[in-house]
Amino acid sequence: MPRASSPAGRKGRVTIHQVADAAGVSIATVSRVMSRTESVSPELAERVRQAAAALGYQPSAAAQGLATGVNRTVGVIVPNLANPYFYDIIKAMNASAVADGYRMLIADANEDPSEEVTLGRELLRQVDALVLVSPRMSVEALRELEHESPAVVLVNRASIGVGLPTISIENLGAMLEVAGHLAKLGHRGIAYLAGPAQSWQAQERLRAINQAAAFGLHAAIVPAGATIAAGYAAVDAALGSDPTALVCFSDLVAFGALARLHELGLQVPGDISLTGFDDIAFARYAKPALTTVATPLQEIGSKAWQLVASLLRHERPAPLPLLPARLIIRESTGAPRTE
Amino acid sequence: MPRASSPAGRKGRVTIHQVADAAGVSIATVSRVMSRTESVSPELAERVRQAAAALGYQPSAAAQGLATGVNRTVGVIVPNLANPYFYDIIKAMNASAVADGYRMLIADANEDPSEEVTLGRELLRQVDALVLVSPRMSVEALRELEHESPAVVLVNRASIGVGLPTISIENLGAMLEVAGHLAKLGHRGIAYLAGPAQSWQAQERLRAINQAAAFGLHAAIVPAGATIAAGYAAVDAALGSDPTALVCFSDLVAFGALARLHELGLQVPGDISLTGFDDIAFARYAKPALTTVATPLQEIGSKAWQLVASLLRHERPAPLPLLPARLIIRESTGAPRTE
DNA sequence: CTGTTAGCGCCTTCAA
DNA sequence: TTGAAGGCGCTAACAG
Repeated sequence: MPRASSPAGRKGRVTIHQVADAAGVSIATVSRVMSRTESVSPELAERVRQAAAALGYQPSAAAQGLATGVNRTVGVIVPNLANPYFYDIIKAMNASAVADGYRMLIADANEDPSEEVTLGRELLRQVDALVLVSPRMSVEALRELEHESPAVVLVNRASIGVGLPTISIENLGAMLEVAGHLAKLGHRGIAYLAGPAQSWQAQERLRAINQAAAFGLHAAIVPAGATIAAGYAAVDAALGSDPTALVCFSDLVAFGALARLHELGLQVPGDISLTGFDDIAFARYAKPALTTVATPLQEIGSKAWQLVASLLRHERPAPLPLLPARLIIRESTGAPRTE
Repeated sequence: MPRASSPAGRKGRVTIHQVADAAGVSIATVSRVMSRTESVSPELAERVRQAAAALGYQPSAAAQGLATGVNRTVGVIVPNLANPYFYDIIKAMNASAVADGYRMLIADANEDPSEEVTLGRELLRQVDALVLVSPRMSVEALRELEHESPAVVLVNRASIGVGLPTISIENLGAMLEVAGHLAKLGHRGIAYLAGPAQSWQAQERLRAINQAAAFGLHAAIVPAGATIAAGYAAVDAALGSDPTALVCFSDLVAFGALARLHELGLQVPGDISLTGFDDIAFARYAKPALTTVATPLQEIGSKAWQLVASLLRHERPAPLPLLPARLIIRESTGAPRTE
């Protein structure tokens, strides 16, 4: 049965053979022209390009992947696809990846650590590298993935005991800045709306809060989480210790807390101060504008890709220093009410 | 050279052959067990599963794709990956896709219509379907893509002249509600911070604004865009017509406008009213809380996937009705100042 | 510089 | 129920 040389894009994909036929050359020549890797005589190259364009030829990624062993795709796992915090990272990372000819396969773990492991394994079937953003999985799980894949990069997770390349910010120092800011304003007893227990960033921030006691700033620890809803729900318990300020794990948590404080008729910062963390784009538009910590999301994203890229080149990237984050003082913090 | 039967995950992927060898069966049997499509005797199936687990075998997606012609991956193109409006849509769509065994390849067009076309073509090399979210590309480009791919779905774009399955909300009606709300409050002369000219949603919303003149509500049209920065930048021009209210294309634009209004010392809604559109999660936390239009983002996402799924089943999905969106009155709108 | 050919890993008839 | 074998579309030697 003769191969039907159909016009651009009608039923069934156009293959390299059809282009070769149309241009009167071998498929090898077409392949060479498309991948511009070996030299082909100008006239042949031109004929091939014409034919390819006329037929609307697009090489099959699957076939290329099979033949070369490289998929030019990187898998990205985030705890929650609806959290704006991750988008700036993803956007920056994607831009760098695209520049290097890679695409991003995104997976949503829905705040479930075990889901992260499953997704990672599943993703490995079709990607060349994996980027785990703020992974909550155990160190053991991390090590397993490390063994199953030649290229895994961690974002926001600098746990000891894992040799994976990592990019994160200086969480502890930044949260200490927050505490210091509050202490200087005169606060002594605060409440901390803590993040997810398995999150490394949450652990670091919590450490900082606990350390602040050494400077006379005492915090009641209230488990919250990473979402607006979690912040909202934790406020009532947090108020139990009669704090003069609420320090939140993240901006999202702070937004939730803010909503509940308003409901309760409490003024911020008049009655109580409030801080966030991350400085997402909306932090400054809150009412009142959120005092928070600015994290270099773009830089995290592009650095993460750099790590991936060097791993893909079979290099062993040098450990990256923790990125600095800085306190942004806006309107949600003030001196505690003196009565 | 004998095939090295290496333990789980060391150098080079585990193939179906290694599993077959380990289980003492043919690769056909392994394939059948993995895809649980044909019957295999219980004992053999068990042996194969054991071997696969022991070796950590994961079928290569590329090989499967090549052999079956199905990649189980869908490409999603959004105008801007850092726009929170798209998160909930993406998240919902992803959840549905994952439930059906599909993954999502995400591409960011960076607000560039021509980029959308390029990305679409590129994506088609490795996906089974394409979802264009709020595409700005021309009708011609849309038609080309339609011909090049068997499965393309449109979100937020119901242009006539294109036969692609579409899911969108009732933009015109909703924006008319906004205008009606303002008119009832007593507003007569307002300014509209318009969205991207190529966006169908922007066109519909603009139509509504123009229609409102029939009810005595006159608007000065000011080109803005779809981002916070665009809203911020458009305020000064918008104020030129001395409006009593600023109607914005989207919440993001409203956030930007709000920031500028604050800078100028104008009170909202005391000095001027402000409205958004979309009701992103942060709209209620703005200062003041934004009067806006709630759009069923989750539903858009899951419906979009349903369209894709039926296309993948070679069905011709029935046209979906425009989803209703409803006005949410919060604190940013009030009666115009009477002087 | 160009063509032929042997796989890449898997699925899927076709026989047995 | 099982195995053998031919492709899927492409790349990469290897000849010429």
